Amino acid sequence: MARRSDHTREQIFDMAMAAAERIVETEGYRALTARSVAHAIGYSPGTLYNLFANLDEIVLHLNGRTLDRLYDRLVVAPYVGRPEADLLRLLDDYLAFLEDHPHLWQVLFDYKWPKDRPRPLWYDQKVARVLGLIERSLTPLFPRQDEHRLADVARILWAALHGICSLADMGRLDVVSARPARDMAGDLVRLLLAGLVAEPAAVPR
Amino acid sequence: MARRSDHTREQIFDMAMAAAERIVETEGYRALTARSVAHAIGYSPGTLYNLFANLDEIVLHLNGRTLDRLYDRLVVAPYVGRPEADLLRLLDDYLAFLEDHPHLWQVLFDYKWPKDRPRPLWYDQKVARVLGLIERSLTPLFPRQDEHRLADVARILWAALHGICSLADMGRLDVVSARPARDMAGDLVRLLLAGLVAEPAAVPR
DNA sequence: AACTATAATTGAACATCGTTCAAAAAAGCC
DNA sequence: GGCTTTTTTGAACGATGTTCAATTATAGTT
Repeated sequence: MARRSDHTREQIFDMAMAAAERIVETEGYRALTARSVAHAIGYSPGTLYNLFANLDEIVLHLNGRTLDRLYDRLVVAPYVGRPEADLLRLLDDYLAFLEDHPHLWQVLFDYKWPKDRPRPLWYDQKVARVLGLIERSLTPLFPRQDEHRLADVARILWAALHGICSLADMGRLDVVSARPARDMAGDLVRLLLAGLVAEPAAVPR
Repeated sequence: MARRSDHTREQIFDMAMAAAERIVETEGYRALTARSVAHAIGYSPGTLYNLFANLDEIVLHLNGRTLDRLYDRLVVAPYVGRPEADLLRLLDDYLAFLEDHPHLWQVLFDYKWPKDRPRPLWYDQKVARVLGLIERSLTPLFPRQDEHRLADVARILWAALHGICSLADMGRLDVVSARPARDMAGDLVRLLLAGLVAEPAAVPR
């Protein structure tokens, strides 16, 4: 057919993103198809390919929005300056987000960006912003000049927590009697902090 | 066409598994399709559905084999009874396995078994067997009657390590300057052990 | 106002996927 | 040899992501 002046490029982009989000949240990741998004916004599949190179890019932008939502949720908690309290608070909010938007979270971490193409900078920046909250909580434990070590520990903690949430989500933690992921994650935080305080040289660098 | 007496049911099963393994290892997970497996063993796609309910089941059995391979690799290392040494040794062998069979490892952890249907018992037992190696390494740190806590810590450690390997595999750990996953995982083990020793009550239960 | 050039939109088409199932044929049995 | 049983097939179905010639509304020009 032809050009329609119903919406601008940006409007269609936003509509597509909103539709993708709604589809994932309500019907799960598998329901997110080029055709389903196109149908939801009243355009044809081909139109999407004027705005996105492919479905991967739609998911990438969706995950970007999810990271923003997550950050917004995590940043409201007051920073009290006590690592254990701050981290457990972060953990609580993180798990709450995970419960509120399980499907969005799944796409965020399960979706594999093709290895050959590099992630765009703006995406890594959104990740770094969330990571920064963990770093801030850990700051009191490190001398000022140890930013590198601080960043490393933050990433270790982040990855470790992700592992617990990920395996719990897949139902793989309940091999033989299970404890809630919440408890395990809390234990992990406490253990790591205890380890940090007890043996500061455990992370040499 | 018709029945061929070329192979028994079991033989076809084994051939299919071997083919699936070869395909995943050489061409990656995406190349594992019903048609590719069928073609590799010289049968038609339909034949596979006499042996497996669906592709999920093929992947499940493939993962079972991978767990066996992993266990065989991890179990050969001598158990010396010093948790840090034993765990770091396990970690080393685990990472070596991961480097040798990256695609098999990806399928093992990325593949989502449908949530509605329960995993078969034999599969969980294979997982528990690997987990048992971590438990054994941790044993000296816990009094005899604390098996539950031992099991919990082992699962925490396992999940945390998985998180690091998983994010590293996806290239998501290198947000801002990166360290090798190997180093981060080693740090995690040391930190957790230090935390365990320093604060045994950190995991109340 | 008419005409042209530009750009957006379409939807059929292609190759692929998992899965099904009526038909076909080989093996076992009497 | 004929009959039954069981295995195997491959075409068929409904999906998927992606492409692209064709179509048509808009913008610009005369």
